[in-house]
Amino acid sequence: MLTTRTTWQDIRDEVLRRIHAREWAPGGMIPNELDLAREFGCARATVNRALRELAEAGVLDRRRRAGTRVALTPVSKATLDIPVIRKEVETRGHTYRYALISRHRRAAPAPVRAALDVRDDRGDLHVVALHLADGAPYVLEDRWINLRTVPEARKEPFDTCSANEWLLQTAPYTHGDIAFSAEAAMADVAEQLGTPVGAPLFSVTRTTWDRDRAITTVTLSYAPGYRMHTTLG
Amino acid sequence: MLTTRTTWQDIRDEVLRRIHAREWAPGGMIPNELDLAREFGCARATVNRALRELAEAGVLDRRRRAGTRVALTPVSKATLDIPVIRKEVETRGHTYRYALISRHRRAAPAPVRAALDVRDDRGDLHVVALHLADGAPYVLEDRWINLRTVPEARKEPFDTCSANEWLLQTAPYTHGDIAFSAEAAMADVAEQLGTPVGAPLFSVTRTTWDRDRAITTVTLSYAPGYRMHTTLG
DNA sequence: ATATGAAATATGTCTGCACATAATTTCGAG
DNA sequence: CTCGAAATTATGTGCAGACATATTTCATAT
Repeated sequence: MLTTRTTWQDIRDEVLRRIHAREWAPGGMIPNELDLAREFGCARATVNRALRELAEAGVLDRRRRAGTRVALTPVSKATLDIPVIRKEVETRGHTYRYALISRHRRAAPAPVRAALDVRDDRGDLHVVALHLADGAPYVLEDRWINLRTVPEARKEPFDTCSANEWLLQTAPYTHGDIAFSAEAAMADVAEQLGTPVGAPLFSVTRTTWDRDRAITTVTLSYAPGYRMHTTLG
Repeated sequence: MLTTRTTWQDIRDEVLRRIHAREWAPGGMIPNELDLAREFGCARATVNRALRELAEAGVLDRRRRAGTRVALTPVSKATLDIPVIRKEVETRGHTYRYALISRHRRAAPAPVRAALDVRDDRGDLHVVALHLADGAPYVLEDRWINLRTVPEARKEPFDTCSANEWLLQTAPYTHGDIAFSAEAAMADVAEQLGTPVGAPLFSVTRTTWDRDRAITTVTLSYAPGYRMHTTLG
């Protein structure tokens, strides 16, 4: 009888089972890699791969020399995909349309200047646009582009290709931050989205950087009813 | 001169640099692992580790036999930590307090029954509770617990330990799903949170499972001003 | 008692090799 | 020419061994 070789997934699943069955208690130590490798009859590298995966998922806490323990508070990690808006709409099976609303060079207000790390007032590019799904407003994009970092944006009309996509192609970012909140629709946003003033809107604010240079900061206001969905575990 | 050994992080960084510098165009193929290993003077396993990491991050698309290419639409992946609410409050430097509002066994409404995959109407446990930060309402928890999966909950008063934490300790989940949205405050929620009716509330709905058995479904309504924050890249 | 440095130990990672698996390409049978 | 089998090939993963690194422990010197 030749059993198939044990894979790191097998080990991951068995470790999860033991945690789940309380054979290994939360906060408690688990055997070291070498012992587990002996028990499962595989190489230490295979155990390492399994435990590393679980540590990344927040199920285990690992520290050199100190060993591996079951996480006391299993902080779940949900991974959100942040796709280009066009893709997002098309994935949901709708027809995508883009409409530029305004594009002006002007001095940004103080909070935006802070986010973009802009100290002078030579002006930046303010682009407002609407993304539509099956003809209905889907999300309003209110964006400021840092012209010191992306001077090419000066020549770009943004009338057919959204800044959302243009920037990804032209000025990819190294890192960024993103915040989600619920906001009451302001008059101008409400008008563009065709909703009453004060309607609760799911809102995403994102700032991206190319190393130490801020590229852009954008606020997306989704039409009422929008739900951002993902899975756990 | 003895240079230090090349690590998978070195390779990951160099690959990122080339993508970023457009040496490898979006959608284009990159050399295979063996060639890269030769170029960097390291083992193929090291290159594999680096490329696998980047594929998980959404920067590369990899397919057996077909090779590795730079992702055409670099779907950013933001990882959200979903901590226990007490931890969340304490991490923000506030004092945490918990207050049970109601706890009843009753038949769940249809949408909840659907989420919990409950077909009979023998009743489930409905727990409403408020989590406070520095004495101010932070988030309202409206939860249904499936008593077929977690019968122990029948005996649990939930007056000092929140269902949020009790369930994590008692009935850990294997997977779940989670949705984020903006909702207008209903009268009862508004009263508990001390906000006007109709105020935009950041809302999280989560359902968790133990294998094929639904454990619980919960809606968290955050007090106005709440922002969920994370980083990209 | 306390500071300091050495030993011990668990995880982290690299190497070189082998085989597994999926997807494409090639090629032969009909 | 079409269909399906077989060869090809890039990634996916396992193994054994080695060294690297972070931390703890413990013995030693002050």
